[in-house]
Amino acid sequence: MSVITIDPIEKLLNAAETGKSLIKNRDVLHFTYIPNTILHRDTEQEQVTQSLIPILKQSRPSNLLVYGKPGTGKTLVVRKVLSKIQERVEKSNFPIVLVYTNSKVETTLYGLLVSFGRQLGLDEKELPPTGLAISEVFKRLLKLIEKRKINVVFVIDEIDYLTQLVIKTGKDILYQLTRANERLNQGTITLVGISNDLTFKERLDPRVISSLGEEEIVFTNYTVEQIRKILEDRIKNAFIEGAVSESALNLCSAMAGREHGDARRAIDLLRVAGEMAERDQSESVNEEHIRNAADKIEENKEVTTLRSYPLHEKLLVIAVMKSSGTSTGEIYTCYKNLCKAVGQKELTTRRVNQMLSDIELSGIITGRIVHQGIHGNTKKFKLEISPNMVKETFKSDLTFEDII
DNA sequence: ATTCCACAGGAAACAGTGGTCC
DNA sequence: GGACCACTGTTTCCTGTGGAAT
Repeated sequence: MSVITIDPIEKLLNAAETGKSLIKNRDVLHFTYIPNTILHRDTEQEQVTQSLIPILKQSRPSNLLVYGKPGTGKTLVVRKVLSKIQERVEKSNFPIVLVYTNSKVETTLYGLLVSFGRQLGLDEKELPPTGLAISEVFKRLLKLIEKRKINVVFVIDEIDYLTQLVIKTGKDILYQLTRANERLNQGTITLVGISNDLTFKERLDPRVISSLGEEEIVFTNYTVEQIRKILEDRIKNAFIEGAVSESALNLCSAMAGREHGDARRAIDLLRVAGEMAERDQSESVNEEHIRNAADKIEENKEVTTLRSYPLHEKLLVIAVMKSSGTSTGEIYTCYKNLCKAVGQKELTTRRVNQMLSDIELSGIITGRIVHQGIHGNTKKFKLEISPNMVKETFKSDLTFEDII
């Protein structure tokens, strides 16, 4: 009797070749894909255009702050409006240059300014990637703007991260940027800040608030109905006809709309569900695919987070897993033993506490402060994901071979 | 009312790295 | 080649916390 085994890779490849393809254009299933209308943000497009229109008249527009939760289309709208304005003035002798940066990606003040400089055309020789004083980098940027007589629009996405950096380092780049026009004889600088956090302004220097917040626009969350329209639009362009059932569309918009009003996540959910349906060789995307996709996205997020941790954070996750529900002191003891087992020098309790708090922010573990009277206060940590997931994620790492 | 415990967490200092400038 | 700079990761020092025990 012969045993027939099916190679899983073979099975998937066959399915891909012979199975029915539900998705005809994968690019449309990404948030950044720009259809004719930007995610039903007509009012906001008008507001942004209105506040930036002075550029067309060759004068510096008011600095602008744009607020809104993630996935509300803020960045897309700002970029689209600015590139339209840019097209208009391209051939004039007072052109605008769009410079975009994300403070979450550029994690240092220096990096942020260098990113500006690169986009303005400064090469490594004119603006080295490190080694200069921040004031020197700033001086070089202004010199270039003056020399080329340009209107520069600095778009700073996630500007709330920049304010954190400013507070941390005590170097007020924002203040200098908002006052830079006073130092420029030719050329101008306009700031457009984009933020997910409506309260971040409270942490700013009042002098910065007055010049940075000259104009403010708030992007409200999408409603379930708006998300449904956005998804309908994408489905029409991305899937073959009839590939997404009405009930799946309803569920997808309801889940995304009710939870967060985030179009980015709604589109992502649809994409993953579509891919799952294709893999199953299903005739269409149904409600079950949407639910499974939601679970998968959640799971992927946790695995990616675990993988991204440096060695000592990984050891701490394992320590919490091994002594789940116990106090910081016990976790520290367990962590020290793990360090010994893998031949690493342990870090101090202070640093370990800090790391535990960082890990807690990601939701992988949770901590609860417990007051024990004369036995002092402690924080009890608990693993929030399944121990299996931790083991599976770390098992390929030889370092942890003997401890998990 | 006071003392005590076992931490939490802020602030500052320090070490090390990788760079520029003069 | 030495002074200077930005930055990261870490340590050291210190103050605050709050309920049980005294």
